[in-house]
Amino acid sequence: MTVVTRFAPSPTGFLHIGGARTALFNWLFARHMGGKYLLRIEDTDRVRSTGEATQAILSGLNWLGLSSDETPVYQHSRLDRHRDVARELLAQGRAYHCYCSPDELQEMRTEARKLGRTALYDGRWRDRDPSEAPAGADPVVRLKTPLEGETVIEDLVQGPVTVQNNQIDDFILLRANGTPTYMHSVVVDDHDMTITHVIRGDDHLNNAFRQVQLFEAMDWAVPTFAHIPLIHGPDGAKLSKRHGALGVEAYREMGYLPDALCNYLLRLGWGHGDDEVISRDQAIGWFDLDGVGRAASRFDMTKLDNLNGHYLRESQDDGIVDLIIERLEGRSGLNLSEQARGRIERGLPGVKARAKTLVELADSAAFYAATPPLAMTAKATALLTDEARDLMRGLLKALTEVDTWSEGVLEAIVRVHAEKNDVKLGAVAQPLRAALTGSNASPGIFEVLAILGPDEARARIKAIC
RNA sequence: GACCCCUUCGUCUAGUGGCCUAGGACGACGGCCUCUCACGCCGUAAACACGGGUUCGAGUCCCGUAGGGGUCGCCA
Repeated sequence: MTVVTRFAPSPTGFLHIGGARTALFNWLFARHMGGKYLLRIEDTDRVRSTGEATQAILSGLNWLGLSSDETPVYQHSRLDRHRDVARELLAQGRAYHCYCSPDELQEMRTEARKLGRTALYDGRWRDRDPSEAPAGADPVVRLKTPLEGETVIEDLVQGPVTVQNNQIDDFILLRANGTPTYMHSVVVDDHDMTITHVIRGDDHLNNAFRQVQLFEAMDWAVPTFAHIPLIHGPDGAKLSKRHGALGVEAYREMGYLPDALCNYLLRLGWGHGDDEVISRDQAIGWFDLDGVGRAASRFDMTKLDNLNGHYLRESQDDGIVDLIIERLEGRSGLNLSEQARGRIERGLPGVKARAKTLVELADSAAFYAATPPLAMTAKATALLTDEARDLMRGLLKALTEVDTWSEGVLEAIVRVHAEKNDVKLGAVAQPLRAALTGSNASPGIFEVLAILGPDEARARIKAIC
């Protein structure tokens, strides 16, 4: 039997970090098993579902490299099928009409809670004659679930979980307006899409017991379940917008690489010995569901930063140089000159070790694209004392006639200049850094000098003298 | 409240009854490298929630307690 997994988000918002991890696990498991990974947009709630949300989810998945193996299924387009199944159940006497008003149900719930019980529908229309139906009321369709016994789910992550059937009420299949509920459409669609493994958030574990009843009522094979723990915020509480509950596009904006984000998400709740940096191919080879932990994990931005920094350093320069230029041009609204682009390209290796995100990378490479006089940070200005300017004037002279403008030659010149003036190398290097970069921190100063080139370097030094 | 699930360093985790004097990673702290900041390298501190069992032996199995989370919609 071929494994078929699916990711089934509802398009009522962006693709958040928890959804991204669910998608990743589904994708990885399918790849690992040589199966298929499908996407289904759960848009049965026509009021809350939006096209923008669908687009955001699709582009987010695409960016992460987790797009579907087949054309996505839009759940609302399967309305007729959902109704047919409900009708079939009705015809077989496995479902029935219920005429309870929302107020009546609300009352039932309050009552149940008062009695210290789970708030469940009490089945009052289960065996009632339809002739007693109130005039003019549209009924919902409810499934007849077993009254006794227990239901066991052999969850691949949580292990065997047992629930008494009296904890499962006759839930609604079709609303009064004839549209299917989530509980109904998931089951019909999972069956029709031949889903073999349902991998999703822990918050659905309780729903799974209801869904099993429906599979069984239809005599359909019940898929294997794997309920993965939720991701919490750093404080252990629900992930809020302040930390991780952002759309993946926000992470893209913040300068994270898709591979780094996937690697981080993979390690959050799953482990493979001491391995930390795991490539996509390794992940496919190693991923398994019983390696998934059972406890919720906290989202830790600093670890993501560290991993992203690692991926940044390992990445091919030509892959990210465009991303940097794009960001720089986006900030200034101007197109970078050929010279500036060239400098950034050559400077990239030196700047990469200093950044954790593409944003930081753009920040620290920006000076290569600047034109004198440079904007100075406060610390850079503090470096440019009168003595320092004297040293720079002298250095400027020493730099006027250089045959080979190379890193090695330049280093020698600067070192000699420091010795001649009887100061430490730092006393020359730091003001020079301020002049050249507008900052007190940068890549190696001889490298910067070499990349800027004679004209630009001299112009920048002159500007502060 | 009822039901279900969870609990190893601050965080992510390794651990499947003796290999645990509990390992790795991030972070923190200290050092080395050094023209700055990083990177890199070396080192230090840091955890089996608690209480009972079972067993020759328990982080690992069982029970209870505490704490945390999830669910209880004509939302998904």
